[in-house]
Amino acid sequence: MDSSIKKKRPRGRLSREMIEDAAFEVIEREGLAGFSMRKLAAELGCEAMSIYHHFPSQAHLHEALVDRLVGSLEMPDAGLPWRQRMRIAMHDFRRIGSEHPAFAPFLVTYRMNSPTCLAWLSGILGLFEAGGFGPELSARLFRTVGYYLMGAILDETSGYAKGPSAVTAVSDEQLALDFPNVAAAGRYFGAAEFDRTFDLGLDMLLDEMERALGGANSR
Amino acid sequence: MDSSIKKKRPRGRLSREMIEDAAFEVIEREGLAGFSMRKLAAELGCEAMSIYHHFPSQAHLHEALVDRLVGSLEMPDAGLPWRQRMRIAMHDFRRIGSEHPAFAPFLVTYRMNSPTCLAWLSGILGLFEAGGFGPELSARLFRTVGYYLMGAILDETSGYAKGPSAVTAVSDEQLALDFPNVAAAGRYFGAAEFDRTFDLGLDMLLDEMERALGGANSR
DNA sequence: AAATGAACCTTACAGTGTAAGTTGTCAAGC
DNA sequence: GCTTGACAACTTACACTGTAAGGTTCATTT
Repeated sequence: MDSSIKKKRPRGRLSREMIEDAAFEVIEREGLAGFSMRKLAAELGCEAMSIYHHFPSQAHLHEALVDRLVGSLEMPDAGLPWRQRMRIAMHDFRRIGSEHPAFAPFLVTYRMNSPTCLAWLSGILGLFEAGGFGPELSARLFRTVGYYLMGAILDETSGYAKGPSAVTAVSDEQLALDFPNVAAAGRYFGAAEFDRTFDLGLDMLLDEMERALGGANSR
Repeated sequence: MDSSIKKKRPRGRLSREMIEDAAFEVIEREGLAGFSMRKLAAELGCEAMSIYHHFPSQAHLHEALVDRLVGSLEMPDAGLPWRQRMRIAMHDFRRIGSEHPAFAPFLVTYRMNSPTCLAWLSGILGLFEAGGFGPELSARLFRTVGYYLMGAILDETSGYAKGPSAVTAVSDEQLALDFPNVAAAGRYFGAAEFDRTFDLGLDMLLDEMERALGGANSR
């Protein structure tokens, strides 16, 4: 008898969508580094090479995953005030990161050149422009909030709060002795504080942007 | 005759420092993904396993590289005004990233739990505290500028400006047709604009922080 | 000179991405 | 029903990875 764990599956049943779904599962279960075509195949109940019939390489597959996530985003209702739209768009992107924490580092490191990603990028730029910023400021402010957003996702999914790294660890007692202010700050570095901290920084940036926008009429 | 490329090298000449130096070179030449213990050994003129005598694993080696970079940072002169010290500290960290662009993604993804990194972290927290912020705000604002800093390093070293990703690319003509605002913004996304854009965002954050600090006496 | 122990090398293994070639399966036309 | 063709899936193979285990060489101390 076949003691293989793989489930039997008829041929001709693989699709890009199925593969992507399984890839998300394997990545979240095994971690981004633990992901492999063979493990993905096992999850799908097929052989590794079958996947190459649908994706020419692992890199293509990973980029398809980014497209899948970014493509699921839609621009906030144009009827809402500028600041609210920006807040929603930022929270939306942050959400697709936190929903796939193991994949998030790839998401934020990925160069967004696919049509899907460019469309999202274009939408956000348009949001700045609709808010009243010129092309240059729109571009630079997009970068500014983008930097903040990417850094936040990175930290929230794989940063300090996720525990010590694999190799060198400092015990809590030692930490409290050597770096008491870090130990104290740790209270605010945990996952429970992510939302509040994220909003604090985001609101600081949006405040400053609104100030730049309506300098004349807000004072 | 031995056609091997390896340089002959006397025994007993390997050291952690030498290995780290060579690792930085290999990583920048081959990329982070292209790095391997065997390539590093070739660079050093030794065998792969010899390296394990100085570092128990590749992960330990990579973390040592982070420590090396972060350990090279020193806190800005305490005599300077708060804002200037913060600016310098941020620019210092950004610099170690841009000096090792291929390694930067690891640097910003790394969980900073080593004593060296905790010392730096503690220094920055202390900077906030010295500026007049309480423990909670110090912690949260540290995260805020940290997010921004990490995102900036990530983008500047491996983001949009580094050209299309390996697989899906959109031609410049197509980009101009489909997403004219992105094409226009690209002008401000290049490496030549990194400094200005970084300072714009950093100054926005610092402005807002100073506002929070000296609300009473600055108005 | 002998011994000791660190520093380095050799070999080996399980796992990786994927190129190349082969087989199974199902639908269309006879 | 049978044949044919196309293509999805599998098999095999290769070059490469990190690193465990064990063997060798050399510098230093005695």
